[in-house]
Amino acid sequence: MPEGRTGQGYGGESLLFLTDEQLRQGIEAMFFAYRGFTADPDRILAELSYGRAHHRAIHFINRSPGTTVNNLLSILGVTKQSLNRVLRTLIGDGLVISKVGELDKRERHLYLTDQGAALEATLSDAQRARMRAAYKDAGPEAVQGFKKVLEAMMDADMRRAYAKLRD
Amino acid sequence: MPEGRTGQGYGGESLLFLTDEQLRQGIEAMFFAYRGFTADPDRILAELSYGRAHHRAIHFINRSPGTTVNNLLSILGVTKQSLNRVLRTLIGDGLVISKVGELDKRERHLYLTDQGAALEATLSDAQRARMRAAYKDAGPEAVQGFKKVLEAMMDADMRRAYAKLRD
DNA sequence: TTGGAATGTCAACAACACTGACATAAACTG
DNA sequence: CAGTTTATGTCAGTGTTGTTGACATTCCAA
Repeated sequence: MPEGRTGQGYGGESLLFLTDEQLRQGIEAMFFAYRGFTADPDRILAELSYGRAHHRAIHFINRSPGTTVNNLLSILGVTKQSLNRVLRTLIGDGLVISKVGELDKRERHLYLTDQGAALEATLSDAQRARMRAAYKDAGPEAVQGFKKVLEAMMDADMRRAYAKLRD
Repeated sequence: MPEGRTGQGYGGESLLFLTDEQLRQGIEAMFFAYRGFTADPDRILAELSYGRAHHRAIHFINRSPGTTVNNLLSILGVTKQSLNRVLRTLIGDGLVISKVGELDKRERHLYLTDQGAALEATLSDAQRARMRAAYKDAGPEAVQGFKKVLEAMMDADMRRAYAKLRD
């Protein structure tokens, strides 16, 4: 692959910003920003000897109370064994409760306990604080672009999951 | 913490977009997008039984040929033991070479071999292809905003490292 | 009633991070 | 020159998070 410009000869504006160098800057920006994105919750979680997997589970259970294990599985994109290990510790520690489904008794519906909701709020506050500062720095138009690019970067099924959460 | 609007009563536009709900959407967008961001290289790496850590090392060695171990360490934000494990396999597999420094013989300067550069190109092409598509979808102004928000989201030292790479 | 789906569990394993301890060589400092 | 610091590498141990594979249970649905 040759260096320099990408694409197959678009006219106009594309040539001004779709260079490999510009793309690489975007890649590195994602890398460094994601570190910042997770840094604050990570610090809180480390003190409780939890990890990011616990955070993700707590986040999406809070977001969709009563969600099933299977649903959570498809959102998180991990194996049931992996998720189950995390859920077991959260249930054991009294942060999450699992209720047998009424319609379908095979399903387990997941809810945060008060204690779980408290941890979720703590983690969420920390992460939102950084997000809020970044949004404020960058301005409203930048935020629109930020979301637009992120959404375009997702896999199709992730975009669907993301959209579903916005209902 | 109460739900709804955040901040301490900014006037004007802030109130229109800095709600907890908007922030949460940004958080989830980051989560899902990062999965897409790493998905393509991950698939290639898995076939070679390498991981993301190898990718990151290869990326930044390619970016700054001759960089020292210590420099790489501070960019990647991992321990030397962790990095060393990865470098050892890459050197052993003939993708990276380590040269003793001329001025300071304690330092090891890292370079990609032809084989290493080839893998870097393969990984980079895959990741850039997705990035390019996302940029194209979202448009040039969105890309500006995207970068602006990501940069604002970084820790100060990461922002410095990021800026340094752009020289 | 049988097949399959949803869930959970156990075991083994790998990648990747961590800490702590220690070794070596080179460079710096007083 | 002696002592300290720096850069690097290595060994051992540990933890989180992910993976496969195998198997049991429950229960809906054809």
